[in-house]
Amino acid sequence: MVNTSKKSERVPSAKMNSRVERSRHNVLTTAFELLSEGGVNGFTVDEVARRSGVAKTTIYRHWPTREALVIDACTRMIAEQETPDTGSLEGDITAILTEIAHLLPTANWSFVLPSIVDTAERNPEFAEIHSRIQRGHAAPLREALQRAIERGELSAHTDVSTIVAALMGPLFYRRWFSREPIDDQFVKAIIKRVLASL
Amino acid sequence: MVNTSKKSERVPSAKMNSRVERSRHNVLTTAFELLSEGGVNGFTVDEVARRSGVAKTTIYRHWPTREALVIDACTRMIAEQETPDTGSLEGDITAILTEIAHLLPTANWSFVLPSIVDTAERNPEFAEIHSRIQRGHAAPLREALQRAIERGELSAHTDVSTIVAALMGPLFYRRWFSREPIDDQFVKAIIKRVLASL
DNA sequence: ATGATACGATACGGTATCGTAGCGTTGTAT
DNA sequence: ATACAACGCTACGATACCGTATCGTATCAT
Repeated sequence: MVNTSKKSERVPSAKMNSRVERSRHNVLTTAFELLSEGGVNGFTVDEVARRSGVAKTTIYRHWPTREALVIDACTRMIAEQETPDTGSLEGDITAILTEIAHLLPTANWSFVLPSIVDTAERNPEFAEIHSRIQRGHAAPLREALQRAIERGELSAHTDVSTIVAALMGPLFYRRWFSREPIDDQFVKAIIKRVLASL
Repeated sequence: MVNTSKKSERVPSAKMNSRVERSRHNVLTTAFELLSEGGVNGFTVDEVARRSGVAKTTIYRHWPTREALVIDACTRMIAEQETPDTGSLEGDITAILTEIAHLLPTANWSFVLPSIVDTAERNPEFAEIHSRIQRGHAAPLREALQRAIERGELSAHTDVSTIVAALMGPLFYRRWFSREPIDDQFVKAIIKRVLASL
């Protein structure tokens, strides 16, 4: 399936691709970095060219427009989080939220997300990306809750969306609105509250 | 105290101020509008001048720089919310959150806030404004909780900050992250959960 | 070797925006 | 009436950015 040029196919070929891929990779890496520092609005193609060493011309040979590059970089920022399986709902939730709590102050995406949220407020393309990122973050929780329902640990009528909001909301709130620290004690307090009410 | 020019004081005077104030008011009104539409980044002095009818020159006679104007506009956006006093904690919380739930999808500040959050991530001046807005939003809740503690309805050791996050977080989460509707049923479910765990 | 493909460097046109200068006009005070 | 303060208009200079054009160079396939 890799089409290793048998006839006179003067096309892709592994080595050619590797050259292309190196450029794309360098550009995207720098794009990440720049996004983390300045958000969507602080992102300029010229700066990416300067930092990455890849000529602006080359960048425009791979991405038709600035926005396409930004979107590409944002898309690849979506963290695919693992869903743990500890056997109990409380165990799963604790593992998931603790992980997120540790990522919130450090992960690159946490610096870019406000920018995406802001842009998404008025730009459908970014609204779509934001939606995907969002689903990615909520997926492990939803899965854990779904499993708990299947195990009979939760009622089949449980409103999963509400619980997700009740669990994720407080963490996000602290990261971007109240800007208070998110320690394990806080995470436990939130989990305890939500579980107690099920 | 109003200095109505008695001698040869060719200065302030009421009418002069009214002319100045009219300009300032027109500019700020337009600035609000523009902020709501395009966020901090979509905000340009030229556009304010165009829409408000106030010459750009005049704008710069009142605000030294674009940023000063944006900050001024943001500052005045801080909604001073009333703290209801229904007598019971549940009543107060319900009133407060219901109000916020109704404002979140409609109020001007809800369209600008992501932009401020984003800017605040890298700009100390906006971090300060964001902090003030934040405190303003949380104040009624904190007050209601404080009163409940004084009434003995809550333990004196109650962690108010955690409860605020548990209540506000889910609402904010739905507005800017999951983008799900925030109906009264949802608000009640959140309140019920939190109150049940006190 | 030779042609094709990707890349780099430079320059450019076009646009948007900030902030200022010059100068005439309108409103206000005495 | 006259002086003064605030305003409006137009035009700038300066800068930053987008996206393209041009041309020469390096890498790869055959």
